[in-house]
Amino acid sequence: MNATRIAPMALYQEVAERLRERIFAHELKPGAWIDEQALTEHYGISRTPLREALKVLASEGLVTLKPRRGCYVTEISERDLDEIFTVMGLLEGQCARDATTLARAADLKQLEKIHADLERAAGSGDINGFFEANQAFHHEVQHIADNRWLQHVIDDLRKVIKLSRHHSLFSDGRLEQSLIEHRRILKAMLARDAHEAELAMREHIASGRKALARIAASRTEAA
Amino acid sequence: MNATRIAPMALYQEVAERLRERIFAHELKPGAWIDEQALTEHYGISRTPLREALKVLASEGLVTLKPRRGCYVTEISERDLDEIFTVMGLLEGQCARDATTLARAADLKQLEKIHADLERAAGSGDINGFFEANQAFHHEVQHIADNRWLQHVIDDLRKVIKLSRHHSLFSDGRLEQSLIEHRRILKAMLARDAHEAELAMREHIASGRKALARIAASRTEAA
DNA sequence: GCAGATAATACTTTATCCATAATTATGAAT
DNA sequence: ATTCATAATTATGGATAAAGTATTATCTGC
Repeated sequence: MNATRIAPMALYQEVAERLRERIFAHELKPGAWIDEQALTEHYGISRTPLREALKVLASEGLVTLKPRRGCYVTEISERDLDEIFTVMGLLEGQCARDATTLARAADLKQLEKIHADLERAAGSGDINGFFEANQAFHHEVQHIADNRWLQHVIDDLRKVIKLSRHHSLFSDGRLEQSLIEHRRILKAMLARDAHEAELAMREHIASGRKALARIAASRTEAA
Repeated sequence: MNATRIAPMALYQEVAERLRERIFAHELKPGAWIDEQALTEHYGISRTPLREALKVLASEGLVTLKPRRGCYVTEISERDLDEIFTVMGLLEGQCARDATTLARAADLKQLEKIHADLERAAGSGDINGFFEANQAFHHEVQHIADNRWLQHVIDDLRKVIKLSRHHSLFSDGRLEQSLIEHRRILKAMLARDAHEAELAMREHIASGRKALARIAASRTEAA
């Protein structure tokens, strides 16, 4: 099946990763029941590694294990998003602050390079490219901040956020808005203004929450 | 064996909880290899639920699963503690801020009551009582802040912190110091000064980190 | 006609078994 | 005597099977 078994990763981890992707792609929809037997047949594995994978996903908050009732993809409420984005603002803000203090010249160069990609993608209306560059930018900031636990928590929360639809996140005027916010963050970091960088990042995250809320609102309207 | 099966919790959860306690009690020491077979015999269960429990503990960061090498209790470094306490300061600080804004009269009453327990325990040198009241205070603040995800992340991190020795945390002058810090937090909350409450909580957490570092230093010295 | 109880079915949960991989120990050769 | 290679043992990881529990549907009684 997958011949690229370079790294001898445990099967349950493979399965967990596959399921994560299917959940993020909304192939497995929030609230949907996960049919263990069907999945074992689909992947050609037994139920043991599948169930171990589900345990892992459960403690990541991606699925909910109801005793004797089975496994369901977690449904994420608007309130959950409010709460998570509050935490994310704090954490990514701290990342921006620390990164501003710790960044070496080469780090800032790299950040400018990624930002240039962002500008380019925005200019040509390349939504996917913008999405990629955006992710790269945030990831680079976290890398510079050099706090593994901070990063770990951020990664965990981002997984949960992914449960809500993120596809059309950069539609409408959001792409331009996001670009402006990124410019502000980068500018603050280049100026070594840690406080301003933290503030800018916090507002950027809050802005992302608002954009998501708008999408949710338009979706409920449409339905 | 355990007749108190009031709640029909899954066996792997029972086992996970038992193991958590043994890890926190340092009965299973950091870095130690976990002998699956010995544990199955000890608990009188089969390996399947035990393995599922270990997967859960692994994604909580309490144990580390090395492929084909087995399972080891996670060793937590001083750097890890620095990083985690940084995040904890942020999160608990936010809790204090939100709680200050959201607290109703009854909530503040309850907080004062818990603080009175803290004062009493400190006065009589009751370390255990102080520990309990301290936990209750922080928990109550989190409860008032009413942000489930914030609480969830804090709980997760606190588990990892528990991997390091926390027993003698309130020895020496730390108990009095902690009491003073708690007074400052409570005072700020009663005065509805959210900013000051956040600041006080952050410094309280940072102070906790320093105390832990002192213990670690004295331990290395002694060894 | 409606409600309650019982039975059946389906799915979770646990246990046992087998295979594979890794590590350690022993023996032989240089 | 030391090092390398091979073999054996032990533990992990995956599969299959059996058992128990919960839910739903149907039938009977009121």
